[in-house]
Order: sequence, then structure tokens, then C-alpha cells
Amino acid sequence: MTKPNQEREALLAELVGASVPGWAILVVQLNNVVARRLGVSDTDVQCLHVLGRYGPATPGELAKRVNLTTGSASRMIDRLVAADCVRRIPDPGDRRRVLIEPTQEGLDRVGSAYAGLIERTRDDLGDFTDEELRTLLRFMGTAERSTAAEVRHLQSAPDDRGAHP
Amino acid sequence: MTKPNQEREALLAELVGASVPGWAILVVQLNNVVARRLGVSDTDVQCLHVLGRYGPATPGELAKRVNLTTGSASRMIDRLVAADCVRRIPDPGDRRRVLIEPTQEGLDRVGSAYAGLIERTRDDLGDFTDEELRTLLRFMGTAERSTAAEVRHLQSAPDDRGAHP
DNA sequence: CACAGTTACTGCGCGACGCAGCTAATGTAT
DNA sequence: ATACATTAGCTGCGTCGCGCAGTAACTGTG
Repeated sequence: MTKPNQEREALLAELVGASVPGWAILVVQLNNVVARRLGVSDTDVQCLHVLGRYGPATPGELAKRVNLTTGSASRMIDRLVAADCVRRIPDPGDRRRVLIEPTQEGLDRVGSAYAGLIERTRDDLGDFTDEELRTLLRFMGTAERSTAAEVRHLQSAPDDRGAHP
Repeated sequence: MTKPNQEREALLAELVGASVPGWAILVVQLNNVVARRLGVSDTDVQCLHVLGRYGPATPGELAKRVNLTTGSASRMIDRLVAADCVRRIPDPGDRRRVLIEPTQEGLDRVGSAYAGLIERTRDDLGDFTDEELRTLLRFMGTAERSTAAEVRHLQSAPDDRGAHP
């Protein structure tokens, strides 16, 4: 007899143990390749992604999202400004703050770098029904929330270094 | 009248334009947090992921998968050996080659670092039917292949630097 | 048996990051 | 109003990871 829970467990194991990690590895690798193509560092493309996803932000907010100190974020912004990818805009309401905004040049550069993948992905999604697309969207939403929660949890948790005799 | 293709286009746009990039950003951020927790660099955790996913490999193969030169890969392996995460095993058949194998210590360290996320993800997947899980698995498979193909394509393509007057 | 090709490893310089300290601007209390 | 604490962003300095070039050991081939 084959228990129904057995196949489900196999599906779960395949998903969390192979498919998702395998994709995550490739995402990191792709970001690295794109960074080289654009002539900037990995951190810089991560910053551009953050700007593209969440809109303009202050250096402090960017520092949090890319796990950098505000000092290093300053240097990163310097590089991106020098590469014509972002712009510094003073905040009229709070003259300490500065808003970082992607330039059209920057948007085009990252856009063209990922155009191939987007093309392929849209192509792949052609094999899925609307119902299946909604399922994918639902999963991506939960995954995004869970990953964000885990990031926050690990950031606030103490370091484990030195806990292995 | 509402055209049926209109909603589908919205689903596709949401997926490739927001959900997937949003998750990718968080994956990178999580890797960075985990790296700090383990006291190693981002590249080092990427290497550990590669070893966990594809099994033991030579320094040259690892260098390709993490986008490093063989020289930098040597140093990376030195760090991981010093951190008790991997082991160098000489290849008896070809005495030039060396096999890199994760230690139990290393497997436990990365495993515990990601245990929380795996827990959350398995929990999330509880809301999906077996059929939906198969859909997710199918998509992850295509995404993995497409991303890998795009990585190969960009790696073999010429640089775009200097193409913006 | 010589010679090209492969694999992994080492000096050196460059660049990205963290840390600490700094200035300017804002908020708050007396 | 004035003094103090807080927040925001920006700079020297040391550290460390990386690419480049060159080296040594080993393998396959003519």
C-alpha cells in the first residue's frame, strides 16, 4: 500500500531541499554576472534592485536593505552616481536627508541586463493556466513574507560564532 | 467589456515584475545575514550551497559555479577549511586534482542557519494541495533551467561597458 | 621522451567594507 | 530662547576578499 502522505512528503522535500536552493544559487550567480557586465559590484546591483522594487529611498534605508553601514552605503552611492545609475536629491522637508533615485540610464542598464531572463520566464509561464499562475503568485507572496521574517529574526538574534567546541 | 487576456497580463506582470524580483532581493539579503552569522563571506556560503546541492567538487568546478578565478577559489577553500566547513581530499586517479567535500560541522552549521526558513516554508506549503505543489515544482524547474541558460548566455556575451556615450 | 595542456596554488595591487569620528540639521527639555 | 541629545549622511584608516600574473606538479599526446 502506498500512503498518500508519502508522495506529498516527497514533493515537499524536493521543493525545499533541491528546487528552491538550486534556484537561489543561480539567482546569486546571475546577479554576479550582471554586476560584472554593468561594471559595478554585487552590492551595487542589489541596491539597484531595491530601488527598482521599492522606489527611491534614503541612504540609511538602502543601507538596511543591502546590509551595509551608512558609511559604506555612502561609498556605494558614490559609485552608482559615478556610473550614472542613480541621483542624489536633497529632501526639502529635512535638510539632513537625501533621496536616492535611479536615473533613466540606470533603469535601462539593469532592464536590458535582465531582459533575456524576463523573456525566457514569460515564455516559460506560457505553459501555465491562469489558475496555476495565481497559485505561483500566492506562493511567491508567502515566500517573500517568510524570507523577510527570517531575515529580521536572524538579524536580531545573537551570533553563533564560538558556539562549536 | 473585460478581455480575458487582460487579467493574465496583469498576473504575468506581477510575477516577473514584483514577486520574483522581491523574493530574489530577500534571498541575497538572507545569504548575507547567514554569512555574517557563520563568520564567513558571502562567497563562502554560496560555495557551501553549491556543495550541498551538487555534491563534492574540485576547486576549478567550484570556481566556475561561484564566478571566481581558480586562485581566489583556492583562498576561499582555505577560509572554509580554517572554519572547519570543508575538507580537501586528494584525487587518487589524478594527482593534480583535489576534491572539496563539506564536513559534518559545515553541513550542520548551514543547516541550522536555514532551519528557520525551511520550517516557515514547509508551514507555508501546508496551504497548498498536492496538485498545486506539483505546479510549483514544475515552475521552479523551468525557472532553474532558464536562469542557468541566461547565466551561460551572459557569461559568453561581450561586455557592454563603454556602450553608453 | 619531449611538449603542450590542465590543475591547483602563491605574490601583488586594487577595491569594497566596517569602524570610528565628524559636521549639519532636527527634536526636546528646561 | 538656549542647551542638550538624537538622527542623518559623509570621510580617514585598517582589514580583507578578489583578479591578474606567474609557478609547480601532474597528465596526455605526438
